[in-house]
Amino acid sequence: MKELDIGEVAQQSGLAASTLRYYEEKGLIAPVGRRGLRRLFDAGVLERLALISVGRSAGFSLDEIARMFTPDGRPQIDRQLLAAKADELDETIRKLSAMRDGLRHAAACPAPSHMECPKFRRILRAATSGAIAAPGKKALQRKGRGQR
Amino acid sequence: MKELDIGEVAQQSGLAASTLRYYEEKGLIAPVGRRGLRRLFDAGVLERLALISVGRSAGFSLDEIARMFTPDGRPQIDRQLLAAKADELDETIRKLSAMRDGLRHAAACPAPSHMECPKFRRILRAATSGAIAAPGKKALQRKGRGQR
DNA sequence: GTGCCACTTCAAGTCGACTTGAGGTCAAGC
DNA sequence: GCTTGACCTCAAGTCGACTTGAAGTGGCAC
Repeated sequence: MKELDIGEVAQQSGLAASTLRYYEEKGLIAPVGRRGLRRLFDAGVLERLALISVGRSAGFSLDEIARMFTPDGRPQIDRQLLAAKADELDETIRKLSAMRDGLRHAAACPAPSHMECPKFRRILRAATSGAIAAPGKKALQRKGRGQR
Repeated sequence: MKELDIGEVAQQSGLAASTLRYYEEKGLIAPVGRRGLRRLFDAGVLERLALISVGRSAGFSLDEIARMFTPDGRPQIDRQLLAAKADELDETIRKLSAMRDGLRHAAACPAPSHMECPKFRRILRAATSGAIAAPGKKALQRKGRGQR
């Protein structure tokens, strides 16, 4: 497979080279080797970056993503963790869908205050069944920090 | 409607009182008044916090949320902004669904490396059609900062 | 063979979102 | 009347995720 210089990876992924080095430091990606000082990446790193990107927009921290997928590209042994993350995503998706519906409705509905519109309130309730606290990822972090 | 002390809001929302003060400072919420020094919140603030929470887990920054919904609870005049955010959410939801499918598959499929499993790769492609860069919210921020 | 420039390392800075701490206020219960 | 405890303000600290800057290195075009 073709070997890419960090600059090429940066260009093709749209990420800054510094970000790629940072990801390497965090154990999220790894160069296949070096040419002199310069890192050489396998083209497969682009898929991996895509995976990381989706994980990030799913609200997972870099550390969580690192835990889900080992640096060589194969997913973690811990199938339960993976399944748990999938469930987390289901919940996130449900809320996001409700939020999207709420936004679309808000963009269309002429009511002066949406908090008074029964339809909007119903959507909002759907979006927030369960706790209010917990901006997704933050929930876990907060718990973790709360312990210390 | 019942008026709540910051402690009650904190308890019922699960957010720290300091967070509520911070949100007020950012213009996301507003007390209906004060009893002495103490803030008094309308019970409706709980719904608003729910809305903020969902917005956060949708990957919107506090500033973006503030722009979407004015402090008195009515959504912004800018229907186009709202619709655009809804579209953003559609895209995010699509990716997240693919990621979830990928995770579930990874948890079930016995293949040694998922990057070699055609099903996983297909799912991943679905998750990442489009740019890699752009951990959701970050995409916009980066663009903004890149200009400076 | 030399100059350029994309790379390298490492430390420090930045940004958003909060949290923490110091020092102060005040209503209620003893 | 004095303590207690939940609130207040304001400044500073923290954390994750990067970015920036200084100083150095080395592959390649000329």
